[in-house]
Amino acid sequence: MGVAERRAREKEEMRQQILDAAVEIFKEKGFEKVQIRKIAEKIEYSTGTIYLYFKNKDEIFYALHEAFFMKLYQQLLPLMEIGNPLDRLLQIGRTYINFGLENPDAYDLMFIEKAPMELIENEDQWSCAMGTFEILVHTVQACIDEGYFQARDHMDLVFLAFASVHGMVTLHNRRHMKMFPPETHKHLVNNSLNTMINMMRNQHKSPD
Amino acid sequence: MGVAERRAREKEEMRQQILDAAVEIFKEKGFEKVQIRKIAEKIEYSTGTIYLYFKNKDEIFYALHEAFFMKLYQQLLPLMEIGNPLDRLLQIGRTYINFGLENPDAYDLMFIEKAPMELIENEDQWSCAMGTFEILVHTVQACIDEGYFQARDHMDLVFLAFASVHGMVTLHNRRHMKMFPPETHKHLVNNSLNTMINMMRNQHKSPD
DNA sequence: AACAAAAAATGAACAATGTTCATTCGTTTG
DNA sequence: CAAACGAATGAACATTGTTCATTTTTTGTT
Repeated sequence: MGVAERRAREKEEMRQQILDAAVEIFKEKGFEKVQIRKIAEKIEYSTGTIYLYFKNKDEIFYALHEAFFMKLYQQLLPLMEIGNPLDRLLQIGRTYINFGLENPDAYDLMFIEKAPMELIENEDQWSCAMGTFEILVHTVQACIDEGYFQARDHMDLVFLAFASVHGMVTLHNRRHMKMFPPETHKHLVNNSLNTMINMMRNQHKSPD
Repeated sequence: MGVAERRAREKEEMRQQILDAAVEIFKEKGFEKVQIRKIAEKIEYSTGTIYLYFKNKDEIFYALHEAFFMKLYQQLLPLMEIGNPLDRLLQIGRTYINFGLENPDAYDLMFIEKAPMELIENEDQWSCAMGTFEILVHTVQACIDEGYFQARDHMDLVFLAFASVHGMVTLHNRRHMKMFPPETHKHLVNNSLNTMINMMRNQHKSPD
């Protein structure tokens, strides 16, 4: 009685088709152009059909959210090979910032929009983003363990590092850097990571 | 021939009335409840009338944007009395973060939404936000001048400081701190400012 | 193969909301 | 007072997420 199984498979395929269409629109036209009608049109189904596979638009966005985190995760994972934790942290920061600047809409969905986060109840659903986060946590911890940073609670440093790069990317992508001369924007975003990590490194040198 | 003048005055009063209504709705119900129809209802005019005073909704938001910057500016200005620039920077940071956490919708409009920024062409319009920004610039500059920080370009530090607190507030308000244990959120947001400023201060001590 | 039950798909319709515009109303001016 | 002008109106339009009664397709049974 493989009917139920096939049905389940087809359902899954359809969900995937919907998500693929959504991603495509997302990449071509950006966030707000991801409309139920457009998705339906793209996969050649009627509007209402989408709702047989997703409860609402937010659920679709949540799925995209996960896919994008997977992409970031795969960019960051190879960096774990870098032996020196301070170098590693720098590269993680660079990669993160590049990802944010090159995929502004994806970044929005991952780190700015509230909608996808409100669907997250337990940590299982949150696993992929969590993996990404753990890369950062481990690296900061390694920096502390190897004496590069000093910290009472390593989470303080993790949060500070995360908030800083997040702030940089967000200010840039959301066009809130008008107070800085336009020709310096790229430089600022690219170099303040160095500035911060240097600050951390110097902090380490002094107490000994 | 005072008719034209009276007309102009009435027009300005009406604009203000619309903005007041918008602010009121904004504070009571938040960002997305600021709807043209609601504003019209509140001031007891018809929907279309709003468009005789503002080109579109974004123009209203831009005006709110300015008003909120004024509010922040007025909270920050008295801090310029603080003599020690490092203390001053700390207090500015605290005040900024409090403002962001206590007025999340206003903060959104000021620092996250793109719409208001796209109306800004020249620096005159941008003056109030600019004043707020200059408080930060002067303070960081004073920290450098008095030897607390070292920096090739003070704008690097300004940007880093700004991006960091902005990142903290944004992560918090937008509920993107699920990777940190919930009971630590407040602590993280409140204490990483200290962490950062300590990092900066330590950086100063070491080279001498 | 025929037909009933179940599942899937449809698309019209609804609600919300920004925006426009032909029309109405009131004020000003000659 | 009447013409002209500006202000106000609110119906109507466009867009978009969502729902639901109806239709079409698939499945299970005889």
